[in-house]
Amino acid sequence: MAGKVEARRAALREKLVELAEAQIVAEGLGSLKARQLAKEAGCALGAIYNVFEDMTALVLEVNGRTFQQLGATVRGSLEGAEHLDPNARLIRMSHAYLGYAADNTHLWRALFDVDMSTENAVPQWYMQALGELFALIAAPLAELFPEKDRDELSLMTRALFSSVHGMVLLGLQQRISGVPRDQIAEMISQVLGQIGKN
Amino acid sequence: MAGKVEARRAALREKLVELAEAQIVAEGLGSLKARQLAKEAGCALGAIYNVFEDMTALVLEVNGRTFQQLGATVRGSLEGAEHLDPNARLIRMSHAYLGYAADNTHLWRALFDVDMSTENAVPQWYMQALGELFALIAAPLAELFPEKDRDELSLMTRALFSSVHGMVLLGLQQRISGVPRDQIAEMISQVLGQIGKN
DNA sequence: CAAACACATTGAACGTCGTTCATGACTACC
DNA sequence: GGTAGTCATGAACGACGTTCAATGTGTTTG
Repeated sequence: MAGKVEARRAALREKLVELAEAQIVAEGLGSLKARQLAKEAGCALGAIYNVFEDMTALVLEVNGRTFQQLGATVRGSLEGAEHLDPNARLIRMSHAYLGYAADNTHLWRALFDVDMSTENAVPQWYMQALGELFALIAAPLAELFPEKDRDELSLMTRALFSSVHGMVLLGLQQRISGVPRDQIAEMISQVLGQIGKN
Repeated sequence: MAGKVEARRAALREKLVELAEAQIVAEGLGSLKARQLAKEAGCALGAIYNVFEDMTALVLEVNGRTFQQLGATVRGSLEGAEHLDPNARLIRMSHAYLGYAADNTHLWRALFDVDMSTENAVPQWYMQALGELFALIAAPLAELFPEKDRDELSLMTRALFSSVHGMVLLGLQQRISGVPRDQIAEMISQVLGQIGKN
């Protein structure tokens, strides 16, 4: 009967992550409460802390899954698009990013809204997943700007990612500059369409 | 002796806004606490709620000032730059936006981090101040794209603002894509430099 | 000027939050 | 089957924004 405890903990861990994800999907990160979560999982309040360092760690676990999905979505947008010119590929990826964010707004927002102030260590998988995303962007850019060196390409990559992120972020939120999804896509096309033209 | 109460309330209101602003400047929006604020202002905890609907209303007051400063900064960046081509003016404004955000990070972040979920009514001055900012961007764009109609220009304006905002946002925060300020400026120049070229 | 009323101010108390930890229960090993 | 060690439990803690009965002050009237 060895490992009974570990099995139980692993099961609880899994259940908590799934319930937390469901809650974030349904009502956003701000609605995720430890007590409610424990009740839904049928466990004690304190049990959460046997399995996760704190609530932030639990959210980071959810974010890990989200990042996987987001990465897969962006990567998938390139399938069957290898023949397109670099510019069109950039736009496809950006539209995929927009699509994921629009269809999974709460999960996507949790990626950026989670508290990372205290934990000075951003999880390494966070940076790695981001690096993979950046690599997808860098490839078409390298074709567009063959004369640029590694550092210049890296900067351009970050610039474009941040640009698209900004348009999606503000476009999706009512407050600042809320706009229908088609128009966000149009904005992205307009801005990215100019890249590399000279 | 009529109006003694109102004078006191007005003075308290002013003092609270200034203390709140100082606190946000020093340690960010998340560090602003009602009890600490009351202590610093030398008033009762409940006194805050005699003068403001809730803490969010107080923060919105601070944000009002911030928006004024930000607008003035961006507007000021155009002084003596009227002779520059539209593209260069866009870049100047964007660099001014970056400069304000970098020099007043906490105040600037409060503009976007304040809770506006419950209060369905975004203050009208919020939208107005934003509209003025957008107008500054729209002017050079209208020169760059004389063939575009009002709606197209509006979309382009929002697109560029959001792009620049995204680059500044992610560039200034350690987490995602933190980068020295010069490099953020360089990113902006790269992206905006392409606009309107064809 | 004084008295009585209206209203502003107060801070203890409320409900909620994340997190902790003494206690009691259960597992694992002999 | 008994015992030592480990784990789960949920009441309790401190901090938070917010409220409201009680207290104090300003204003008005006789």
